[in-house]
Parts: sequence; C-alpha cells; structure tokens
Amino acid sequence: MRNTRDDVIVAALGVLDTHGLEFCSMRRFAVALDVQPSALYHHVPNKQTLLALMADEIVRGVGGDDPVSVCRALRNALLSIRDGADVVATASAFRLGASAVETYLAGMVGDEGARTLLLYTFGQAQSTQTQLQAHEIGALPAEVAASELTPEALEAELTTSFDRGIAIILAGLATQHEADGTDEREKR
Amino acid sequence: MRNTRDDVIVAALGVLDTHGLEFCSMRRFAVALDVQPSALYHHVPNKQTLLALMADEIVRGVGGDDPVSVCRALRNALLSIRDGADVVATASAFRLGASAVETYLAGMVGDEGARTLLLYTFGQAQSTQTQLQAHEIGALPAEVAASELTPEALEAELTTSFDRGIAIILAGLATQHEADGTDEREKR
DNA sequence: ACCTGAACACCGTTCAAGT
DNA sequence: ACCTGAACACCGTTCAAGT
Repeated sequence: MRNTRDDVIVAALGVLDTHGLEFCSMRRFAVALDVQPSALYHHVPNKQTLLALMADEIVRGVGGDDPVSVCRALRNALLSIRDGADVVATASAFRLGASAVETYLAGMVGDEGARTLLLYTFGQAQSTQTQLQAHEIGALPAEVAASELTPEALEAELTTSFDRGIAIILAGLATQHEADGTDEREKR
Repeated sequence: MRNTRDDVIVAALGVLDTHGLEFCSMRRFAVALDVQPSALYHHVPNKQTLLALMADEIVRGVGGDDPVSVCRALRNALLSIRDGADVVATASAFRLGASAVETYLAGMVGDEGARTLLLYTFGQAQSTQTQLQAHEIGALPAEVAASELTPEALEAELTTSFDRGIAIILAGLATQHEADGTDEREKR
C-alpha cells in the first residue's frame, strides 16, 4: 500500500499553501507525492473533484456559539491557507462545502440571514486575501502607496471592516425580527 | 491595419459568452479573430490583463439613482454574460474594476456601507450564476431534485433573495445612521 | 490496490522574421 | 503597426501494462 486519498489531499493542500493556486497542477501534486501524474487518477476522478475535496478540508470544523463567531471562524479558515478563499469559492462551496455551516447558521438567524452572512463573509475573505497578497508583492493600489502601512496594520484594518460589515447585517436582521415579532427557532 | 485592442476584447467576450470561462484560452481567442495566437501579444501583455479588460467592459456603465438600483444594475451586468461574476471577481475587480461603482455607492451609504453592499452583491451574483448553470446541466443539488422548478422560477427566487439581502443590509445601515445621527453626505 | 510509461490533445508566452 | 511560424516548457487525462 502506497498512498491513500487523504495523502493526496494533504499533499495538494501543501502545494497550495506554499506555491499558490496558480501552481496547483496535477503534475505538481504528483511530484509532491513522488509519483507519476497518472497515479493520482486512482484516488480522484479529476482535478475539479480534488479541488472540491481540498475546499471541504479547509472549511471542516468551522463552528461557534453565535453568528459572529461562526462567521469569524469561517473567515479565519479561509484565510489560514494561501488562496483558500478562491479555492472554496470556486469549488462552489456556496452550496456544498459550506452547507454544513449554512444550516448551522440558519438555525440561529434564519435561511435568508445565513445566506446573507455567508455571502458577505466569502466575498470579504476573498477581497482580504487579494489585498494582502497585493501588499506583499508590492503592487499597492496607489491609494495606500504613500501611507507606510504595515501588513499587520492592513490585516487588522480589514478584520475590523469585516466585523463592522457583520454588525451591519445583524442589525438589519434584528429589524426584520422586530417586524414579524418571531425568533428564528420558533418558526416551525 | 488589421485588429485593434478593442477587437480583441470584443472577440474574447464573445468566446466567454458562447463557450464559458473554461474555454477562454489565448489560442481560442486567436481563432475567433482568425489570427495566430502570438498576434494577441501585440495588443495585450498577457492573458491576465486581457481578462481584467474584459471585466472592466462587463461592469462599464453600471449606475443608478439609489443604492438598491445600483446594486441591481451591477448584479444584472455580472449575470448578463456567461461566467461574468467569476471573471469580474477573479480580476480582483473588488478594488479596481468596480471601484468606480464603489465610490459612487460610497457617496450614498458611506465607505463601509458601500463595501458591504458590493461584497454581498458579488457573492450573490457568483452563487446565482453557479446555481443557474448547475440547473441547466441537470446537476441538481438534491434538495430541488424532485421539485419541478423551472429555470425562470429559480432565477426569480434568487433575485428575490438578493433583494431581501440588500434590504437587510440597508436596514442595518439605517440603524447605524440613527446611532450617530448623521447623513453620509454631511460627514466632512 | 496502487503505480509506471507513453501517448494525445491541448496550454501561455517568446522571438525572429515578414509586410 | 500588425502579423506569421516555429519553438519552449508546460497542461489534464487516458490507457495498457506492471507488482
């Protein structure tokens, strides 16, 4: 027995984290496992499926006691690995990978609220990752060119911005609850 | 004089709309223009730049009189072409391509409000496009497998969901305005 | 069950050369 | 200025064959 399916996923996540999504080819995964490219197809039907499995792994175990901490945990998971937000978004985790998180959130803030929070969280994480990467390269977007902003300061700013966005959405959801006077957990 | 840069962009958008993002190769663009692949590099430095120009074109002219209509117009623009949401999102239009729309929105609901609305709109459009595509193929996500949902009904449902999400965010923004008692246009 | 080796039909990009 | 032709270093995927 040589490699298992999980070995492939772990190796692929290693390539993703150290080299980025653009270097995530089946052939690169193969050299990471010291194996021929064709060997991967014994564990996975195609590249798309492998990317979806990677997305599932990235998002696995995300949870929390309240909507804010769930969204923060999800964002942290997406940011914990290079190009994580892109991978999870592209793998259409909107419906599949994160759907465990979605039903979890839905129990707290309802279907519509869960969807709104999730879509915002994904978009904000994707934007955050893009901006942090651009900052590292030195491809600054002119508005922050002169300002000597450290990476840490930028990251902190984007995280604060995220929290404010979540607060806005939750405030909006609260007004809806006032409108119909029900708690989500009471509906059916 | 044979082809101009705009010819290349138009041809590329044609390939995108009729074949989808996965068939958007420089070589396909070249056959669409009846030209050798290398000829494209006279008009554009690389594929990434061409995709960014396509994204700018997709989002060009988006505007409106109030936040709701701006967001709707943006979503419609993203949905008006196959894989449009993916192309614009990947081209990091979060900061560049849509930034005209962002400053426009910021004048109405403030920086944080604009960002929240935009990130939600992008995410929702991307999700909508993914689901509509899956529905066309017949790759139904099991929950709507039995339900005989027409594509039009699904699209209408997703649009209604979008409107509700926007309403939630705007309601949240309204509570913030009440809190500090200022209108955005009065700040500074 | 897991892998190799070879092959097929593709990629993006460069560069000398043509008009 | 705009394009061709040829080349380079890659892709994802298939399939017979090995152990």
